[in-house]
Amino acid sequence: MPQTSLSSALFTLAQSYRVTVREAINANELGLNALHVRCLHIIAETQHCTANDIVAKTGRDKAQIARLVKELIKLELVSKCADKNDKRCLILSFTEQGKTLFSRLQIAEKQVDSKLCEGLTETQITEFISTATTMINNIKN
Amino acid sequence: MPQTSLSSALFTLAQSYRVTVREAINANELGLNALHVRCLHIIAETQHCTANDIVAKTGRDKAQIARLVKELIKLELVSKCADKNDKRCLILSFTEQGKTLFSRLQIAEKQVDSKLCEGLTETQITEFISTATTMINNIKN
DNA sequence: CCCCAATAGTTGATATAGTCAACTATACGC
DNA sequence: GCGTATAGTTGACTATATCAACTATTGGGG
Repeated sequence: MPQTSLSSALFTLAQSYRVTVREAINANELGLNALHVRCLHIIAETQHCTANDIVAKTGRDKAQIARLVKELIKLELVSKCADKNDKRCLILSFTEQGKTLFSRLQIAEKQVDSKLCEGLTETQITEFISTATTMINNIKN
Repeated sequence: MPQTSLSSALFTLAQSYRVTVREAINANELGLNALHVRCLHIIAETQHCTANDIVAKTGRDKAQIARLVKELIKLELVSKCADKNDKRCLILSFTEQGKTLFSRLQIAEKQVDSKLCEGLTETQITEFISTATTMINNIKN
């Protein structure tokens, strides 16, 4: 390739990344995809997490998230339970199985991440994330 | 968001980028998507461009590219013509309409790019692309 | 207290994107 | 000429994403 353009780098990276994660996940675990994994992360890091929180944090369509969550529940990784103060809100939390799988997932992800970052310094990675974040904010809505 | 992880930054960026490009394209042009656009770029920058070149440069499935090219031809942006030395190779080139649209596209893209890069220095962008390229190579196959 | 706009989530239908495998046609080495 | 490699096409399928309509609940104003 000659001088790679920004858009082409982005596009290629996103695609390769998705494929790699999927392979890693498929190889190690049951049928989870990259978005499932993101959902699990969000559930893990958000106390009192609702489907809406996931929609907000991922920027996806709520229909997509609803179905995704449904799958996680079917897989018995996550359970939902109505908030007693607001029955519209269904709070998502890990089952025991979910917790177990999540910690295995974190290990698998670390492997992908470290492969991704081979030959890069801490600084380069930090700056990469920071630039990416700026870009995300630039085009946010 | 707290400390954004690499994977989440990547994933979000790719998603937002796709949405933004699509909006820009949809707004300005007929039904072209980001991959169509990449194809057009490759056709533009590759002399004697074949479908296979596009497959090689994008890393997509050749079936996908075949259909994409078919659409571009249907839209009368691109035409194909067998290489006289090797009739298996179908060389892709712009039609007049294609040339016109491509230059309009370049303008639209510049707008997206510059929006994306607001507040970033040349150096940051260069390093971003270079880091991304390293990552792509790290997970290539 | 009841109505209503707003909010959380669900569902159906559909569109878009990506993948796999089988197939045709041509080319090239021997 | 024959077998194998290459370029491209097609069908069938799966995965992802999007839109719009719908239910259930909530909280506020009359």
